[in-house]
Amino acid sequence: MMTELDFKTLSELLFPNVTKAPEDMELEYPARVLPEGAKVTRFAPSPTGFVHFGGLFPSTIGERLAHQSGGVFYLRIEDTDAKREVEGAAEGLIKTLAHYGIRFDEGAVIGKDGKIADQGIYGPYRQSQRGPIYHVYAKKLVAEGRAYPVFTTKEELEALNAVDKKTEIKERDWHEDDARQIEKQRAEREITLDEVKAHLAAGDPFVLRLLADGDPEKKIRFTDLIKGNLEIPENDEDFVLLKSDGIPTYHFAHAVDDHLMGTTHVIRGEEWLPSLAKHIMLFRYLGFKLPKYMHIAQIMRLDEVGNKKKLSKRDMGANMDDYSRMGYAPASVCEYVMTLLNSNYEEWHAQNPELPYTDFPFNIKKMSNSGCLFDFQKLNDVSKNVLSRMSAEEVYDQCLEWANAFDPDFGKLLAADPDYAKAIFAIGRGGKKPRKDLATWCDAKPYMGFFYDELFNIEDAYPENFAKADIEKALSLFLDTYDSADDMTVWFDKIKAVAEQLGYASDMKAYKADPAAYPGSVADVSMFLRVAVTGKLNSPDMYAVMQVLGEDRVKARLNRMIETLKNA
RNA sequence: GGCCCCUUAGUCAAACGGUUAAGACGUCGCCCUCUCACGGCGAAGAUAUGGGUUCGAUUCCCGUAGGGGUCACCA
Repeated sequence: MMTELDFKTLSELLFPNVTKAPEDMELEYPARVLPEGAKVTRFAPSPTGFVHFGGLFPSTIGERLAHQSGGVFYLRIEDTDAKREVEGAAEGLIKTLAHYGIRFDEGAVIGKDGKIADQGIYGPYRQSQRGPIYHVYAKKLVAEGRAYPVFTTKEELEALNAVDKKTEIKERDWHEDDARQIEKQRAEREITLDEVKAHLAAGDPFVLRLLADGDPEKKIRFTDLIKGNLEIPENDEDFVLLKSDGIPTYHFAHAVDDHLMGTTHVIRGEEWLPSLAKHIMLFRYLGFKLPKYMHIAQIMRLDEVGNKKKLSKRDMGANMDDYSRMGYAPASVCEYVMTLLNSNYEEWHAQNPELPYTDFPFNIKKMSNSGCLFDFQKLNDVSKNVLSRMSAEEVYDQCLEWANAFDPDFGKLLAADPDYAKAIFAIGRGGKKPRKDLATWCDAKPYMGFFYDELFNIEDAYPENFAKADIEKALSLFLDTYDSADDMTVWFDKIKAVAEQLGYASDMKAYKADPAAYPGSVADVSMFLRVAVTGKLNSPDMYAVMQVLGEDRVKARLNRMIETLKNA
């Protein structure tokens, strides 16, 4: 057994270069001066890939809570695992978050040279650059007998890194394994100063483990801001604080960083709940005040069998960058997220249609404690509403931006005549009951392509129950009287006149009362025109379409169809 | 397997012990209508299950089942 003096000696042996004490750190990172009730939150991703849809939840919540309360929202990069780090991922994360309107007050930012830089006085904001800070606290824990080293040889370490942990956990024999772990932990705790000296002299790497004093039979009562009152077993696992490369694990970095950076609310996924006891223990050992925690439920998807599964990286809809490619406007995604976060959001929005979502009083208590299924249908509905509220100008700008990135040919068409494109987007827009044709920018081309001669073609055939001669005659008659200067009433009266000349019903009520009395109706005449002019059986209002197309295009298309019918 | 979390229609969800158990998306029907979209009206559809506590339970407690998460020198 080591004495108190031995602990002190051990701490010097392990961390000879650490000269600072925790008190020094407190001076370097003073408590934040903020108004009463201000929340300090952070988003702390590891740079291992793209922003995940699930990642948008904690970041949105953190942003809302901080900015709604006059607090601070910062970005910390948790790059403690060099093996998994992906080149350029941090930059990508920052850009994607910015795209969705997630704005940070401090933390890691993209500097002028395009590389990650720090902004704020609580940095560095990349954990890989905070090594010396963690070591100060590691040394303290060792000196107090609350942490101890476990040495391995380099060969053993390589063997350890070679095993596939995920598979190992799945195929584990829990009974045997648990017993073995306890025994191993007990033995490792008994290391002597002489052994430590020998290992250090041999240059053996070590990990630092916490000496856990918890009893899993005892429960900790804990209140999570989302999950409510929880009872979790105390921690008795001597978990790793510092890895053999001297870099901390998540647990240790979380405690040190969130303390020094003054985080008041930790927002993270519920997959962290099982390690909460470790964190509570660490904060206690380190003498830190425990922040408030919000463990949010995971976003789920359905697997092949119909069971819910955590939405994971490979799933459709997981990568936020996919939403850009699919043509979703950032505002659509943000509003969808808000509806999932606080289900009264839609109601609020209906009452405050003019206000941006950032004015919505976000409420922690309204958050669901069970995981929801990702629903594209709902997203599309939200998105249709969002896009239908935009001005033709906005729609044009965003659609053009999307097209330039993902459909350059279409982008060129849009850019060639902005006024024309905006006139198309303006059809059925702006009133109390706007059209909702677009859920994504991908929908734009199929919806409006016929306005462009380059994309126009006859997609739908005329129904076979109409005589080709009737159709041809209708088109010709209309062509004879068509004048793009006509107002809508005159225009429609002319169509009615065509119907009458064909012997078709010009009054829909009369036609519906006795459909058998007529070979067709004015609706059919409109349909004849519609197919000739738009190539489709369905389109927005024909008058508006013709007005935007212009007289030349309309006449050319009518003539073309007449020719086609003659030759058929 | 241990531990933890979760459970109201197909989906997201209201209902601080007393309601004919809201609303939205989706589905279906009708209306409006030159088609489509929009809009309006309507329909079907839920408290997982078994016990308690209570005058009364979706709501509180216990069990069961189902689902999810976690048990790394990953976060």
